[in-house]
Amino acid sequence: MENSAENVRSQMRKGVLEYCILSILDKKEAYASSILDELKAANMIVVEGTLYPLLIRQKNQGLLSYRWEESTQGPPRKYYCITDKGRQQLGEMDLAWQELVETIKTIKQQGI
Amino acid sequence: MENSAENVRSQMRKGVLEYCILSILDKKEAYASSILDELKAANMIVVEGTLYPLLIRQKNQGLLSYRWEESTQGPPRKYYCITDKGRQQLGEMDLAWQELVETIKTIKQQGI
DNA sequence: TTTTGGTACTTTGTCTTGCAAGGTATTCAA
DNA sequence: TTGAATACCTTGCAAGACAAAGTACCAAAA
Repeated sequence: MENSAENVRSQMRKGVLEYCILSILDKKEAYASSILDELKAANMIVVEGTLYPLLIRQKNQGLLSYRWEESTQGPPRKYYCITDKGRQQLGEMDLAWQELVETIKTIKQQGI
Repeated sequence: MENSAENVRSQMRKGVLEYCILSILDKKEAYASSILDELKAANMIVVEGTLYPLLIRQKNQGLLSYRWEESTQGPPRKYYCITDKGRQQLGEMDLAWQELVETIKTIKQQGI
């Protein structure tokens, strides 16, 4: 089962997924399926079984809240929304991401 | 146990660690402790219990090879060295990393 | 010669998390 | 009332990061 290129990508996605979710919800509230669509549009492939538990975890940590909203197109949707605590966390993640990008640059250059 | 800022960083490190190791060994062979030092210098904190199993995994995948070398300063050192297969994998990781950086940019911008 | 401290490699157990697969529930149209 | 589309949730497994403890080698001090 060697799909090396995809494994490599899947591996790297780990750790930034939470960052992506908070970033998306910082722009506007959204429900799980629409978050999946936006991630897919940005080339970040995630499946339901990953996203739902993640949203629940972030909600339990107080980073997100949600409300139910009826839909004309099917079952009700759970709209998630970032909290103050979530925004604070997002700020830390922005910083951490920038630092990580710098770290990789440094490692790529050291000793040349 | 809330050390939120550190957790965030630790979380993001996952997934790029293998990339960092291959990048470091692509420049010159090295033994575990010296790899730890270089990672630390680049602000990428990793502990022994993480690095050693990772090196062994990459060696078992054929991405690395190693040789023992005596040291005047203590026990012999296991010098790791990247293989052709490792270099190929590193190429894929370079690409995956660039794509991930783009993905984050996209997510940060969508819908503004 | 024994002890101490530094260096280096390894292993064990725990916890988190990504994912495949399967399940539940609602709506609407055929 | 059956099927298709949309949504949400759960279970079980596997990978991997980490803390902590262990093994081993060497040299200098006691």
